[in-house]
Amino acid sequence: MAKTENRTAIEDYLKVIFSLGEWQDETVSNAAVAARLGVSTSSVSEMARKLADNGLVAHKRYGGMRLTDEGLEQALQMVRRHRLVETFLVTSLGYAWDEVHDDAEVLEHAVSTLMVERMDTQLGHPWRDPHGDPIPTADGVLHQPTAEPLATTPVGERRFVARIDDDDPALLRWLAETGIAVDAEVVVRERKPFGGATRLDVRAPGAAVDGHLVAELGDQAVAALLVSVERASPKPLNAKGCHYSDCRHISAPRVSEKNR
Amino acid sequence: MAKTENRTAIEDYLKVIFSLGEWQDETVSNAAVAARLGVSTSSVSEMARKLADNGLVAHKRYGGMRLTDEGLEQALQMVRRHRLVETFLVTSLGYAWDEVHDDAEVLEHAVSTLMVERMDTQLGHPWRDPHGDPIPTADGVLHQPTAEPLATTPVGERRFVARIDDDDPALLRWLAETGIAVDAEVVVRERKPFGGATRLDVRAPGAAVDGHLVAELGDQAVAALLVSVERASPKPLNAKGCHYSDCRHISAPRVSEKNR
DNA sequence: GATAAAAGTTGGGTATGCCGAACTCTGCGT
DNA sequence: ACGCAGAGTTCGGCATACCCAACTTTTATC
Repeated sequence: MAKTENRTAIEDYLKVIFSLGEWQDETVSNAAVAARLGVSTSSVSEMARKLADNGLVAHKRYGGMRLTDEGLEQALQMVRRHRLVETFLVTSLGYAWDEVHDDAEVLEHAVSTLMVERMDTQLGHPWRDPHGDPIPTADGVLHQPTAEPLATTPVGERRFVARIDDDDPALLRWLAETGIAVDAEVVVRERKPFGGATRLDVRAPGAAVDGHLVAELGDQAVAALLVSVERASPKPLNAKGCHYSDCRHISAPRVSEKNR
Repeated sequence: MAKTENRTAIEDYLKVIFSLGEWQDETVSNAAVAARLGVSTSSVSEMARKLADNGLVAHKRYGGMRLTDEGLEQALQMVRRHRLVETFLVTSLGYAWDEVHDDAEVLEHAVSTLMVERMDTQLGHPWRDPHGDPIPTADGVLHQPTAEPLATTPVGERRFVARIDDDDPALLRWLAETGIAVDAEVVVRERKPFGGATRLDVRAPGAAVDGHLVAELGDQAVAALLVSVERASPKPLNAKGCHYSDCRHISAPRVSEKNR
């Protein structure tokens, strides 16, 4: 025997390396991975060796590590699992959007490929999760729309909320109260200096043209929002399946994979 | 730290001890647990000590072990999780009944209490899973209908399929092909001696009065079937919520529980 | 270019959960 | 009532995945 739950740890490392590595290219530091996972750097060193042995990362001593094609492919599958699970919990099981993250974090390691594909089918192949994060396709292609932080959006310009960081449930509840959701239209009206509040007009996705609210957001809330000049298209814009015209594609060069 | 995934192992032991102990009372042997879990008896000894330390089983050296009230309560919760997950996979995600067991085995350790209750609600509080096994209620009460093995049913008497062992997916597919399902009406017509085939009339749950098929089942298939004289009532028969008039109730004496 | 701070690695140690081998207890059969 | 087979336990080991503390390498600064 001797095959305990080793998968969970590896999967968590892959996810973190993927997200820290600017989605694929960059070398990520040991320390960054340790901080994100809440483990010590010595644990990361050990795991780096193990991942390298398994061909999932390239790792040179005292340098950082970078996902290999195989590691990237598996990381994209994990992202797909996580985001599909979140979408499923909200759409099919009536979770509020601030309740899904922790459950998804556990379930992503437990759902089979069959279940992932059944959820995907039942949800009608969603392209993004409840927080606006794009869902990689079954063959591992991620459409990454270009979006800017709300923090740097010029005053007076119209933007659409593209993605909302889902780490803090309390923040999500607060944002929901202020009317901010994915696809909401926002215009920054005023920025108070030195970390002061940001005042903005908010119009909910389906609201009337003149139906806007005024919200005052603190630093933490502003930092959680990514916005786009363009409104997300409900239908794909091109053959590649993008919902924004300005969009990167990330995918692992076909690795004939059979494991998992 | 030191908080790895210890829950899974404990939960698996509790489930096995529960099912081996004739649903609660009997002391189960170390060897039986080892055989069922596919581990060595030394592993069971160690775990028995740990479970006893945690107050989940009563264990006397060189004697077997028996679930405590707390252990029984947790075991019933695991049974609930497993069977609700199976029901959910079939009803809401389109699994075939032979596909659910393995996925449920993993998911039962990963679903949160919130998710269990959401599934339960969405399914309309089902009282049994796709294989006919009763689902304990949220407060840990299991209605265990009396059922007899098909192997000992007298020739010529009418019975209703109450439960079907779900361990072997191939067997389940075969049974489905022969028209056998939960609530199917069966009459044993002939038993060939020395482990020969059993021939029986089968009428599917919704079929016309004269719409019966003839099936020939081998030993293994016959052993997987539990039947009841009485047809399961679609609605509860009494205040206790039983769907059969002859039914045992199993529950842990209220233990004010907060963990998990 | 020396050197100290930062970043990464190694080594020794912990906890879980499993194993086989050796030892110990129980109880059955004579 | 004895003794032995079988069931149960203990012990030393293995693998994973962590930790801290000590050591090595890189880097950034003077």
